[in-house]
Amino acid sequence: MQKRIAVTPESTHCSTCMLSSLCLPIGMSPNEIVKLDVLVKERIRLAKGAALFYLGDQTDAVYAIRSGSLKTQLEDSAGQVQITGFLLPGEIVGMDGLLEHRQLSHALALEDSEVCVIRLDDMDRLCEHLPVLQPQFRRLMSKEIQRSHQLVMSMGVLRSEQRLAAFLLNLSQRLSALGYSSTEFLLRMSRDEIGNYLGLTLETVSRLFSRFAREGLIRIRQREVQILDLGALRDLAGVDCG
Amino acid sequence: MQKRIAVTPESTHCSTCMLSSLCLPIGMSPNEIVKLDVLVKERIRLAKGAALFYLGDQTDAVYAIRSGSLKTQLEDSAGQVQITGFLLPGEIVGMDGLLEHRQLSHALALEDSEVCVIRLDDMDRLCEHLPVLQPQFRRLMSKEIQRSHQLVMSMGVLRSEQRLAAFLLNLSQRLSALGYSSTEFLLRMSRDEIGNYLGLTLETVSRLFSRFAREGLIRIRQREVQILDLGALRDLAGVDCG
DNA sequence: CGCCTCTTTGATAAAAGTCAATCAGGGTGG
DNA sequence: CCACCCTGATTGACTTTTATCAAAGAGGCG
Repeated sequence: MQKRIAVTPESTHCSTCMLSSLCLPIGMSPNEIVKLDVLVKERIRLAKGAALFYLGDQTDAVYAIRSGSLKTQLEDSAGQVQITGFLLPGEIVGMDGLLEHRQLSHALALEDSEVCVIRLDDMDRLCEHLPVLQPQFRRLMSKEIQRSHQLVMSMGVLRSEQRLAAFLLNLSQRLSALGYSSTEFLLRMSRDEIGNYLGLTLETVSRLFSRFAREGLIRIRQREVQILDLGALRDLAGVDCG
Repeated sequence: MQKRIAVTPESTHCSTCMLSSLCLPIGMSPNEIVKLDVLVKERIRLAKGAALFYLGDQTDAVYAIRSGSLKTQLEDSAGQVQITGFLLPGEIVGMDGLLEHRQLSHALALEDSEVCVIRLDDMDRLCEHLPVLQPQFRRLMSKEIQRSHQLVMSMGVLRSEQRLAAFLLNLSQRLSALGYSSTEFLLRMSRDEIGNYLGLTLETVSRLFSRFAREGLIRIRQREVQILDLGALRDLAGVDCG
């Protein structure tokens, strides 16, 4: 289910990767990005449903998603699960595990996916020749804090319909940044997973999708979503709260 | 309300600070900590209610709390507020603002407080002579991600009574790490603020406190809390979820 | 002492959860 | 190739939880 692949000279590197404008190299100059090329020595291919890592795993790396999508979820001792994120290409997974060099969440592939392995000690070594990398990585961690805070805000102040609207808008915006349609896409996660992520039940999510469709905001057929009225969805969500 | 104080040679430094076992230097060796001493050149004193920073403020620093306590809160364009954390001495504030060098939350003092200013470019320079600092700071950011994820989990899966119990336990545990009593303490925040943080209303919080008291779990008089039955509180909270 | 803010408590309402039944699709094996 | 099964989704009826509205009480600060 998990297959490690060595990166060879003829493989794609950061400098030739389509995602360089979104991923770790975001905002770096071309000759800085070339220096990044040595960083990723390995990739991991994941089949749908496979784990990139489990809670408790020893770790000294983070992972940049190259293709596909993942979810991360916490699990407490009673087995209760909370999904904390759905990750798309160009996004970084595993930054919550750096405290004790031990993963605090599970990361599971929502579809066949591939990630780039970024070892932290390699990164620290590279920082000496590429000082811009240090603040860069800090920014990415800061972004992760933000993402999580936004989710807290969403759960704390929004009603169910607003949360789901905000969720759709957030997905739409991120997919559009990747060059996909912002109005038509496929949900890679189940109603149950969406509900868990937003602090709702799967029934509530299902009902809301049906209602949004009835009201002409979206069209939905299984996991295919088409956003018909972006403005109305924005009004409903109340602007922010990614 | 906000008073900046230069750190002089005779001031307390990291190496002589009581909090060194909890704060930025956590886990460092004494001679590493001595090297940290040059990092903090300035402190800020805050009166109760004063802001350390506001959303939108330009920033290139993070802040270590030396005394007192702060809250951080997001605010959306409609003015809706979500408190994302209550911070105690030894904890770091402002790590969510590193993405755009611009604060994304407000930080307000819950009581008279003092914070140490840690400029990021100073830190980057110091990293050359103190390589352990880099992973150290990453760990602290990772911890912040974790804190936020725990809050998400709390809001997503716990019922109101469990959230409040978990909140009390978390405070208790952090205060005890600071050397204060784990069973008797003063809440520095209002019912409203607790409710906002946990995604509840102030009335719900108040009712739950009354109920906990009626059931013999705690004693509460205004903001003075005494935990009478830690075990029962833990059972109620369902173990984790900080 | 009095005002103002914070807190408590009660009555009622709304939101979302639970339980349950049915339905739709996709994949598998006969 | 089709029937069947299994998972995921929808929808309905009902319950529970928590929010809202409202009024009164307690403390602290000027």
